[in-house]
Amino acid sequence: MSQSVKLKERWVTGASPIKGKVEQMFFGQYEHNLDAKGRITIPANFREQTLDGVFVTEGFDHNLSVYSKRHFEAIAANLAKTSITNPASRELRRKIFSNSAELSYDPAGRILVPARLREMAQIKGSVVIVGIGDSFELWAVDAWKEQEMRLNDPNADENRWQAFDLTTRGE
Amino acid sequence: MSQSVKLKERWVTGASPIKGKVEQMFFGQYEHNLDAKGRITIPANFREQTLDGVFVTEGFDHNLSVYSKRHFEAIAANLAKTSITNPASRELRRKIFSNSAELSYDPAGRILVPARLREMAQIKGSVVIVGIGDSFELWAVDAWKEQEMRLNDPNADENRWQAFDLTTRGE
DNA sequence: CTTCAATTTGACACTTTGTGACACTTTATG
DNA sequence: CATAAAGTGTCACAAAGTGTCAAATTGAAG
Repeated sequence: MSQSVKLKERWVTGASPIKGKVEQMFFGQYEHNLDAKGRITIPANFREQTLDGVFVTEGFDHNLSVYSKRHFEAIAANLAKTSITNPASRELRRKIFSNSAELSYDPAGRILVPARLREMAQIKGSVVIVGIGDSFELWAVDAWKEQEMRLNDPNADENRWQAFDLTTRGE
Repeated sequence: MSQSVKLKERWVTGASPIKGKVEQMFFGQYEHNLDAKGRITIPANFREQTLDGVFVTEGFDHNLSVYSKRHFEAIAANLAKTSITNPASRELRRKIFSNSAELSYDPAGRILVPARLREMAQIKGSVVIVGIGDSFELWAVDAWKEQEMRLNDPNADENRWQAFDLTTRGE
């Protein structure tokens, strides 16, 4: 691996907390193009919150989920504590780790998502990068359009979200 | 350009912990071909984390498990703690130690898994190398496909993994 | 609106990796 | 011993991955 120290200063040295912004919050959506080798430029403001790279895993809805290291390491540490003599533990490890990748940014702010994962999510040509709070997602353009339509469907059950308590005061 | 050492020097000199990446974590899956002599090229990023070679043992699910020295020693230590008056302990010891091998990489990054172990796991022609966090596994292509189907089976018991708490907050 | 800086993009050069082939060495066998 | 089988090292090629740079685009500020 190349020794990323002399690079473009800002994203390398800027290890400090983001001034005046909430820490690790991802908002908005961006459509970006893949280059000839399949690399994806991550939006600069997402990058600033994940300077030391990210974990990409298979998502639950035919997409890819992207987590900061801190987030994913906690999961991995918990898994590592379980015993390999337990069959369910072995299967869970396989499910989670075999479909993830640890990625870092190149000097131009791009990541190369493994071909297998891109194919899984049918991502090619361009990709939609969607902030969902503490992580973000990568979607094939078509799949995202479909998802958006579902979110905005006026005929859908009005009450589908009622179970979630989203009061604005903390507890 | 001090970093781009050639493969030869890398495995000879031992070298430093992988910078900027989580230590000893194996992710993703790769299908590789065996050569005429049965040697398997291990993915470069796996190799970098096991420069001083690996232990291969019979897995629990008709596959082969591959551990770094450090990890294998930890397993051995745990086993040593169990009482030899316990028949299951004795059998587990036999299962693990009688079917393992300590292997090192050749200058091209390949290992030669003993024929007996390859046959045990029905590995021939090509092999799937599966990262499962702190170790990785070798699977016959067919066996892995079957395992993957089981992992993704929506009809399987939903609760099979519920025992594992993977919350992301530390304790 | 215009200007300026930051960001994304595409193109290209370069490096690394996996593979297959082949030659050579070591080990086992009669 | 001769011979076969198993194991090991080396090379060259194609494919995959990575770094760099300049043009194009975007977005913010005046």
